[in-house]
Amino acid sequence: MASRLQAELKKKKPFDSPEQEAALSLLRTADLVQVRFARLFRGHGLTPSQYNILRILRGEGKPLPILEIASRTITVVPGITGLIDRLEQAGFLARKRCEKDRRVVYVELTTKGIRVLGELDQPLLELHRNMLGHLSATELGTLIGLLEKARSALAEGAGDA
Amino acid sequence: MASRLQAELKKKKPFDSPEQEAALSLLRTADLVQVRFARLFRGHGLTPSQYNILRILRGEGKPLPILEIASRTITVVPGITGLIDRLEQAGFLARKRCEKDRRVVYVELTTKGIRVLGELDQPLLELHRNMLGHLSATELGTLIGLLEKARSALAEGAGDA
DNA sequence: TGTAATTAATTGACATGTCAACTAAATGCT
DNA sequence: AGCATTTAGTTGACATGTCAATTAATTACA
Repeated sequence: MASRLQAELKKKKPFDSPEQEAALSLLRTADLVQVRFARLFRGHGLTPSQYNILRILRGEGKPLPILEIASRTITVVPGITGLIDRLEQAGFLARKRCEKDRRVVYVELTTKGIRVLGELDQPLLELHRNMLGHLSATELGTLIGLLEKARSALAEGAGDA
Repeated sequence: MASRLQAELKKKKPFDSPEQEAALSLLRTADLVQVRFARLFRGHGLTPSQYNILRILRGEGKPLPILEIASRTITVVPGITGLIDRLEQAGFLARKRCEKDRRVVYVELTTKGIRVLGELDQPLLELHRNMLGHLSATELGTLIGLLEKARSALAEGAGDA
């Protein structure tokens, strides 16, 4: 039997290799997960990237420089500027220039930002259960382990031939 | 010991649940894979989405209507138009309006499109090996199976409470 | 036949990601 | 002091993804 992913993608030919099937399966699954997150966040006026920034700030518990935030996200530095712009515009956070080093811009959650994060905590827990709750604890552990092993060859620059 | 992903993300608190760790791990890994693909394609003047469209056309072996292409990609319908625009502009494919039903636009690979696909076949095989070749056949099979199981709860509309 | 509903595709508006180039402030070094 | 380098962040250009709305052609059916 041809693989299910092959059918999902209406792909005519089978996969060239198990590696290819795994990579495409990974991208496809991640996209479906991403769509679910986006749907939830949109209901609260946020995009996934925006939520991620607010979550990082809450996790830290204090204002962070813009580049420090960038280093903890996938987003590349120039993308952060517009992201922060829109979050500030919407009142979820505020910029504060550092007095000691006037190149640095700190970003701080507002009350509104803290509130929207709180509103999302419970729905997010439920969404996670909803998406992956049908996998057993063992399966989740195996999946996490395999993904970690996959990433070990994907780290920045690894294997750049 | 805290999880490695937690360290990778400089995350202060542990994950709320195994489901959360698995979901974030999935997104992170997929992003790294995507970046590698993008790097390869860029060297040939293509983006991942553009390559994907060319690949679909080659797999089919004949011209396809635009909406048929859209249905085989993640890309939402309106996004396809611009994508096809740029591919046509670059000479990789051509539009042909259907004579029977003048609403339909067929898209067909050009010689140049076929050539660039050919140039990428070998490097892609190598990239796949490079990215996931350190996983055993058993591990790849397990990963593919778990991702498939994950997708079963993520299918369009599934679990929309 | 003629009008409503459907279908294929495009357009426009906006968020994001990515690159290259830039500004401004701080540091290093002579 | 004075000039080169580095660092923090922004800007501009372009590709993509997403939504809502639109155009154009076809189909359904009263």
